[in-house]
Amino acid sequence: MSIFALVDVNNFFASCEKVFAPALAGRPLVVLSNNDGCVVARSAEAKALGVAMGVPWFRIRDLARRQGIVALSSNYGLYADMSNRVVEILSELAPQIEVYSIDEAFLDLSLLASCERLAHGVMIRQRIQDWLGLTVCVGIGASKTLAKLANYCAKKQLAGDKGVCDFGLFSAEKMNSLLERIPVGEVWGVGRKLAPRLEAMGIRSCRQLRDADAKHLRCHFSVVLERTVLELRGIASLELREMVPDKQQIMYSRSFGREIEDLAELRQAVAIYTGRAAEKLRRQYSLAGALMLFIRTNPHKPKAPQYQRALHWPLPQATADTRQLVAQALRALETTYQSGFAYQKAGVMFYEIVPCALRQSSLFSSEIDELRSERLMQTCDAINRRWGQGALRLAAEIGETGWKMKSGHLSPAYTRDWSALPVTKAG
DNA sequence: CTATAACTCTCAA
DNA sequence: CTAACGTTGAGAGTTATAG
Repeated sequence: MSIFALVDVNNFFASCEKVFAPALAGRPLVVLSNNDGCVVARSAEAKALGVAMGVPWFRIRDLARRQGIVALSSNYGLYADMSNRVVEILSELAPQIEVYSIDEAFLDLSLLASCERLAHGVMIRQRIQDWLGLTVCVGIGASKTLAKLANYCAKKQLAGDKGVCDFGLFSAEKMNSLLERIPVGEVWGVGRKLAPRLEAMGIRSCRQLRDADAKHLRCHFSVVLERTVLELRGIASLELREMVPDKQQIMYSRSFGREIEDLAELRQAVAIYTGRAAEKLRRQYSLAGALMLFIRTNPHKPKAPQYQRALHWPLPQATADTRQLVAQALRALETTYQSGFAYQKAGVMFYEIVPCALRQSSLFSSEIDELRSERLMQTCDAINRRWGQGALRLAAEIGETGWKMKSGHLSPAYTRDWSALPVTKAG
């Protein structure tokens, strides 16, 4: 039988910021989404003040000022570096690990005796605290869904101790009464649409979902929910996935810092976005066979004339060459663009993705050309890794970028730049 | 009518 | 002074379309 642990960093983005800014200790802190739009992370103090997840920043700005809430723009480079450090530590503490998201990982604890698991969880938590200054909670269960739920219990202090909760130690009665107290919407896979529908059927608690008729739910909902029910019963239906398969689609989209009406500016944005997406494509050694470009006005301004369109655009041949991809994306843009609208967002998605190794030579380009293109792109990527993103780029990407996303409260690159670290007096 | 493509919905972090 | 609201990806299920 498999045993899973879910390790999740508390208030991840906010906690990363606090590690490097001791002055923020004890203060309410929120981290904002791209473009400083919404709250995407809150410190414990900010949660205590009632700041909701996902609330638009402008709506709470005044309240924040009155309460002394600190707001920071998201610093994804910092969070990615800290995440990698967490993964490094966890990799030493389990034979198999699935990195589920930037702040969460599943671990395989099947090889531990049942009496050792809780202590192992405590050790994991202690080590990450000591080595990184981040606090994690650990949930342990016989399926990924149960491990998730145990983690929730640890975090909410509904069960377990010191941030670690092992369902394997609980009697059937204790599990029953615990699951009865947890709303069905807290179950992994039950979101804001499913929860009300389940409640309408009388399924309000985790226990009721666990004990419901799985086949019946499959008919009314989906095979996914049926699996969830099995998982809640401790029948592992989802495996640990160590190897992450290549992405089947690669997307880069951003809201602009201000609205754009001008085609020239839109062209520049699309060129840059396509370049970023192409870097991701090459990072997994793939080629794209088609792209999708979308542009749209601001739906939050219903009085303004609205326009949004997504255009699917097959490529003449699968490629990862930024020059070709940008050229095609710009052609798609010309087709999509309508003047007279204030555009708020654009995005580029690559799909029909295949590994480089499967490259099909086309009638119109020789193998030599393709190898040249590949070498050139690799060189560009290497230069940009060494000298920073954008050191080398296409002419189409250059120009005034007054439209770039807002990031007005960005913290320093603590993990990349020695001089960014706070100085403490020696002695 | 079937197989596939295209699109929609849901979820998650 | 005003207006101001994220991104990326997967998978299942449904509908449209081609042959």
